[in-house]
Amino acid sequence: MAARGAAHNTAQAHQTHNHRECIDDALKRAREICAGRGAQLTPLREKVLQIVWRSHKPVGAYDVLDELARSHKAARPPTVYRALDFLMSEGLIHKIESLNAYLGCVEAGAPHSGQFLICRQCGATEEIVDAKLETALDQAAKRAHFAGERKVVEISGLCARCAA
Amino acid sequence: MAARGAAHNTAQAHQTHNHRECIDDALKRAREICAGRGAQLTPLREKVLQIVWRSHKPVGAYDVLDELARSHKAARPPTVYRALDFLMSEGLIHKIESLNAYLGCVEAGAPHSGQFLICRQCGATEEIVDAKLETALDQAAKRAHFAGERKVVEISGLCARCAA
DNA sequence: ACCCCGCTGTTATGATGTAACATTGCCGAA
DNA sequence: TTCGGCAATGTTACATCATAACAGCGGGGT
Repeated sequence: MAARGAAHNTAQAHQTHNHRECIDDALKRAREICAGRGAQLTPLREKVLQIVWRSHKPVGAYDVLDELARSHKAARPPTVYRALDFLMSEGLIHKIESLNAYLGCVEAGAPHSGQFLICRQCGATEEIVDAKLETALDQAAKRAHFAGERKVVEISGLCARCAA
Repeated sequence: MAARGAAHNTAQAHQTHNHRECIDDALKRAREICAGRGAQLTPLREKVLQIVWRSHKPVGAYDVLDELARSHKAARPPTVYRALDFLMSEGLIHKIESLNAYLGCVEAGAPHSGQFLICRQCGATEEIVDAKLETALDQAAKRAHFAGERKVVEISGLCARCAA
């Protein structure tokens, strides 16, 4: 994995960290990943990725559109959805199904479905990578003789800060 | 739990079982549950529940609407969404977030979030109740100091029949 | 008789997502 | 150099999913 700052890219840190660095890290990593694959991270796609990364909260496609339109007047829904589809296919963002919204991926590059903790109070959403949970999902599917492919795991509740 | 036929109410069985009995069981159980709670399972709501139970595939709200309108010309979107909201609040159906569709609950009465195996080929969706997976979800949230409430678990892939 | 309240009716609109075809710009082959 | 192909983007229109807001109706209690 490319070098990156230690505490960045985690939702827990979102109150305290330097978020500009956090975004910059994500964009830099995205460029590296795409360059290594020959995938075209165009200015438009990179701009959409940057908008998604503006916070650690899932962002709706039309919110992305509104923001994008400030600098790109031609933006229309297909513009945004195409960019989001590209970013998802490259594993740079995830869709949060229970919110119909999109979130930057903290493990970009490695294909995975993602596991999310969504605070219903502040909206901050943390992507976790929990090997035991992953195993439990695989085992559960296996017990049911089901060939699992994509896994949606979204736990909503209260983050530590909001619960306090 | 009320007495009910052994192989009913499972998606695996959906190719072979007597689905009329399956629906009847679900409706009977729903009536019992609502009666026991003083919840009003009106004819309209029961009809919607019956429509959702017509198959073991998640059904969209507008598909419910189309079907409902055959016997109930006044049906409009709010009619359906209100009934679906009621049925969800009573734990009689689940929403499948990744499909924006609704499915009869096989463990009606006990409040739970549900874990689903969704076949991308045939659409059949099985609700599983996997204690180990449940534990793994709780543990994962706990490790992240997150107070989990609602859990969305939807694994899509191929059911045993379609994989063969 | 009257009110309250839950359920349903009704109209309109908001929010999310996609189909289909046009245009642009680059790059390689002839 | 010109042309043809192809990926990305532009553009118009529409499909799909969901809810706001207010009206009407009917049963149960006082």
